[in-house]
Amino acid sequence: MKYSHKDIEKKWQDRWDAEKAFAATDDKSKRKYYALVEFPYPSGAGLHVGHPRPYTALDIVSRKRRMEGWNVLFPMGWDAFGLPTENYAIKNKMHPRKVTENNVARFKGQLKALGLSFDWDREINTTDEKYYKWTQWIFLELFKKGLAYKKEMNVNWCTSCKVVLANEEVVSGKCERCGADVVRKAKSQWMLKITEYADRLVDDLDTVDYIERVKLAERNWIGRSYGAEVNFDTSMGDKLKVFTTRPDTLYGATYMVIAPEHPYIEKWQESLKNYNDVIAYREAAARKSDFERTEMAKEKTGVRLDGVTAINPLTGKEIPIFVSDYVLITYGTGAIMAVPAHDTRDWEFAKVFGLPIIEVVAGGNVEEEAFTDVETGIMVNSGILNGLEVKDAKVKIIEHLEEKGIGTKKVNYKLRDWVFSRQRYWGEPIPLVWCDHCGWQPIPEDQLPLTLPEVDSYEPTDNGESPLANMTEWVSTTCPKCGAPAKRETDTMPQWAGSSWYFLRYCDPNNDEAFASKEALEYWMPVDWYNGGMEHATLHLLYSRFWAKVLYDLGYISCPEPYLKRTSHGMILGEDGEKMSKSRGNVVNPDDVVNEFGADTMRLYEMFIGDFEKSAPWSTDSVKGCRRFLDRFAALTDMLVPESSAEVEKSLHKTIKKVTSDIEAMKFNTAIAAMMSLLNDIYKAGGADKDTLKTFALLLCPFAPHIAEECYELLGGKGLASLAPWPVYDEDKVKEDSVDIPVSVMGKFVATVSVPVDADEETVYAAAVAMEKVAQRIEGKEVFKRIYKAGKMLNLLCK
RNA sequence: GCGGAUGUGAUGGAAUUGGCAGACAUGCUGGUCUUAGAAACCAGUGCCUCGUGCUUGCAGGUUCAAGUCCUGUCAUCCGCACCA
Repeated sequence: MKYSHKDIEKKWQDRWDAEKAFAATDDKSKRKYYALVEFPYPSGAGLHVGHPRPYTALDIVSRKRRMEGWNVLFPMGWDAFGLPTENYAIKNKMHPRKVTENNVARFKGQLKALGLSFDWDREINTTDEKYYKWTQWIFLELFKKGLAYKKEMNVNWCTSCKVVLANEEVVSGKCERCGADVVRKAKSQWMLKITEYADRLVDDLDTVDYIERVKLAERNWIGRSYGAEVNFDTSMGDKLKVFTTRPDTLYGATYMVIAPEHPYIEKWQESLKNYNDVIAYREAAARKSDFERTEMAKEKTGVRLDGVTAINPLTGKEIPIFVSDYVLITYGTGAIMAVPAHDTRDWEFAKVFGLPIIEVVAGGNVEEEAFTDVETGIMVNSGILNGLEVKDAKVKIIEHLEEKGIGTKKVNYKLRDWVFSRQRYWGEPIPLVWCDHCGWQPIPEDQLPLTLPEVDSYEPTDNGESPLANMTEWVSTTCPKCGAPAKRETDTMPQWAGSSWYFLRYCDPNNDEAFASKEALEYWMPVDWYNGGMEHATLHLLYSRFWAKVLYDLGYISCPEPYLKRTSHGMILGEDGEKMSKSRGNVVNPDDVVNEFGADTMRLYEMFIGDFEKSAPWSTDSVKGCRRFLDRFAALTDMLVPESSAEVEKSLHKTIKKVTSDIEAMKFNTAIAAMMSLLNDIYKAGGADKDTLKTFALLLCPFAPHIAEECYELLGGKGLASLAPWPVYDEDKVKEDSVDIPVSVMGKFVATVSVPVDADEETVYAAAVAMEKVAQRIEGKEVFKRIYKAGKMLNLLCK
């Protein structure tokens, strides 16, 4: 058969559609498999060659599962709320809904052209009212559970987007999206208490099968640390509370530091002789962007609070208090005890200000640098702790502090609560109403969805309010509780909202009574395999796990973890090895590849490019190689012989074995290499019989489904190859009769010897020394030791 | 600075986890076919001083045996940003 991709791709895509070949059925007697890829943000640029990589990978897994007889759910949808669409709409004076529609249509066409086996009947769109009704509903559940609260806080304010950004969206003091400067601004924001779930988000990682670097990223992001809170007496009578992970070093605390934003500065204003200096320092710190603050980190700065001192509760000594920006108001209590002998930052600060450095853990030279080792040190100069190891000292000191009422055991996290408000139009309206009498009230469930009103301008107001704030008739409403005049919240939700639960909606996407039926959730959840970008490990993945846990606590779903398995793909770089970007001019358009070489070639190439988890540069030459393989594969139908040779048959069964296991291990590249080898073997043998070729087509089907279907049909295969049973290999046919064993003399490889598979050591040895090359090497020497690993190698040691 | 990853032919990458380094593919060379080119097919292709030689960023070590384990070191990429 001559392979013309344009002729066959449309044909099979239409047939799959017509037969609903990939629809997940409601047959609950069948074992289910839920494979999930991150749904894309349908940007105006269209599909990027990076998109198909993870999609094809899980498409291969899904297709194999179907052929193995599983009921497979492999859905797709659109994460379509978001800033770029809104910005584009503003610029081009279009409605964001229209922009979204256009982009979705384009994306969908591109995905369909790739022959991905998504169940399009379950397509969802986060901007669909029927969808975001439930995003709002879940938000209200969080609100009612006390997990949503409004807080006046310093937020990251993008000077260009005029929008509040989450910490995660700020990169080096710049806006992640537009690159403009980010400044701090006080604003009242909706927050979600993700910190309340911090422990479970860490601990439950032990129950799931995520690749290790994802778990690590989440653990670091949550940043749980164990320690103690300790109260220090001050000359003002107030207690100054600090958090420390090293309560064992308390005897060595020679000064204290509070963050520039610490409220005690105001409180103690009257007694501070240098109040003006302190305030000047605070203002300087506030003016610095995060980026500058970090750059300045090389030299510690600060101001001593003149007129106030603290007391070390164990030594009873009076110690000074400083204000310095190396202490953060957002972590712990915003104040620290400084132990310069055993903390690098404190040490640096102490050197600048000439403060005493008292060694309390022996083992280093604290005059040279801080000794921070907690494994080897022994406590000294530490009263009741002297002679103990650090870990024992920690236990003892906490007991002591609690006994005396000075301090308590305490766990702290780096994770902060989730800033959930955006002052933008293109997002889910937050379904809350402010009543002067009743406070924030949820709108009744029967009024959901609270839809986005039509506005004239999508631009945020200059003062940073959402464009919805200008819609007075929409904003004015009545209190659902008391009926008095009230005002709607005008902020919208962040893009992360819709994607925090979309995997639940796929289970039952058209349900109007619930976000999904209990039965559907029971059957399909949890997701069996979820693949997505590494960049989402700390954001989307964490957020969606959090929402799932809340819904679990409320009894709506029965799995505490939504995803059983999580993997991550590497990026596809430009041909020059750099990240693909318009400015570099190294962008490859998937449409061009599909047009010129076909979808099967595109799929095959993206899987063959290298280790799935690693990034890899694009190579047009290698694309041709994959196309060549498919051309040669198609030509096999003209190379039919009545019966395959024994070599071909063995090669076939080895390939079945290899491809079957490689797909499970995400080693798609070597699976394809194995099929290429099989093809080479068949060419060498001059052809193969019909059954061999049909089986080959089925093996190739998950990778290159269009050509596989076409060849399968041509060879007389019944029904769709995509739904035919997955090939099974015959153990006997994979077995080798003989095996080549490498023989070394004194650890140096000399030759291989061919022996029967079941040969014992004596036989192998006899065969080995019978070989001339080996005999030469050991001639005149005594073999004093033989190292033999059955079927693996033989090494002769002689003298 | 801290954390993570990576380093193998001209190139992308393999290597059953300690046992023949370089599978598969690209590129290149030669051949067949062709007026010529492309395509296709066939053969070859790690390096050199051609040996009982050398070779997995570099330097050591463990081992009968190291791309794989250990120590040190260099380079590149990514993430985080003083988390007490």
